[in-house]
Amino acid sequence: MDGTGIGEAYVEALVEVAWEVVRAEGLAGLSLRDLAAKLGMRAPSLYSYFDSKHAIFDAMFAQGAREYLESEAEVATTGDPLRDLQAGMRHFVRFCTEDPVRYQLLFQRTIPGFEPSTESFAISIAGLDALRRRLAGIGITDERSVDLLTAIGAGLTDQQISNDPGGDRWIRLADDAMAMYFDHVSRPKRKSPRRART
Amino acid sequence: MDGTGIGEAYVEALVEVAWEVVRAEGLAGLSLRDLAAKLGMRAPSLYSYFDSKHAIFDAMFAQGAREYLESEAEVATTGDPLRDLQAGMRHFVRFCTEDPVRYQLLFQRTIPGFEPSTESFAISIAGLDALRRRLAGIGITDERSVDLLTAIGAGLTDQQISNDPGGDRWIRLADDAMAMYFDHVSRPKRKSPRRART
DNA sequence: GTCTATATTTGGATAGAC
DNA sequence: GTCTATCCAAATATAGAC
Repeated sequence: MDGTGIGEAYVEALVEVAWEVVRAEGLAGLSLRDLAAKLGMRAPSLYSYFDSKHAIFDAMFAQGAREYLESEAEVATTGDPLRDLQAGMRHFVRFCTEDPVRYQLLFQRTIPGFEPSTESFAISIAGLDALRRRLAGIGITDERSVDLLTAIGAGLTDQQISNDPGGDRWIRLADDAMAMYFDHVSRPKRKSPRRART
Repeated sequence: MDGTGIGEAYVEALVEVAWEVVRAEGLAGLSLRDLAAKLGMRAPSLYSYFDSKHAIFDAMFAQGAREYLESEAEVATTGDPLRDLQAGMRHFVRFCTEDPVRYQLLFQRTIPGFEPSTESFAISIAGLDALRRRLAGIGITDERSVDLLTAIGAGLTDQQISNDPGGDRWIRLADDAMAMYFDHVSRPKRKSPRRART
């Protein structure tokens, strides 16, 4: 709906300004008054573009998810599994830590009543699928291994943001962590509990 | 200050009720009106016990940090490094995931203007020190290895809370993750860049 | 589409009586 | 210590003129 060409361009600029506000004030600190002021208008005028504040968050979510999807496509693959894992992890952690608010909106549940619309959520799902496809290319397909990898990514990101914001204390560990991980997943599994045939 | 014996007991009960509220409404959802209502009183009466809303958060922080400190002391050590690592990680992830709001208050920065007082913060520092001491007992002392371990802990916790709340999809990976980690840190470091003598 | 004006809600905090 | 009454501020959202 509301598919007027000019309107869309303006909406995009508006969302960009919204990001500026939340980067300065925090996600929860976004107020329609502030946002409108930065746009040189009054709060009620925003309702010409969005039905509610949550609709703005939803547009931001969609934009962030699109950014992730695009950046994910840019990760080069060399064919060397370990190097590709390392590059992928460096990319992920850098993407998340370079904009902590975006990370918060995309990957954590921190805004009280907000949930992305199905359309916006679909974009983020596509991003996860892209990751999964890249891993499959490396030979990693089982759920546990994928889950372990996402945990490492989330952990490095989280510690970096929480305990060394703006620095690189945990980002530096990405290559090492992937070396550890790769050793683990490529090692023939020993000692695993006898698998019952299901 | 305010060291009246009876008052302290009541304050403790009050903080307990505050936890109930935030577990139901979220950290940001704590309102003095709600809290007072659950205590059978009116909002202004709370000011007899706390100077501000942040003071309540601070008391909650201190209580949570004390809980962590106590639970950390309960982790049994067998002398087997790997088993001890696994038990420690299981304990940490369970402690964090069993009460996500507590995790949020203690380990993440999510409340706008709140920062723990120096007294409360000291308690959480003591908890971190206890962890560090336990790791040293296993033979892990270098910063990078400790950082990697905390990242794994944070990552398992985060994914568990965000993507499988109430379940155990990532908790189940704790033992495996520690096996991976232990292999890594106990392996003689190869290929590490030539260390310059400092 | 934008404005002014306003409704509505909510929540932290204070004053002062009892 | 607890209450009522109130202040103050902030924020979303709506109504209706222009």
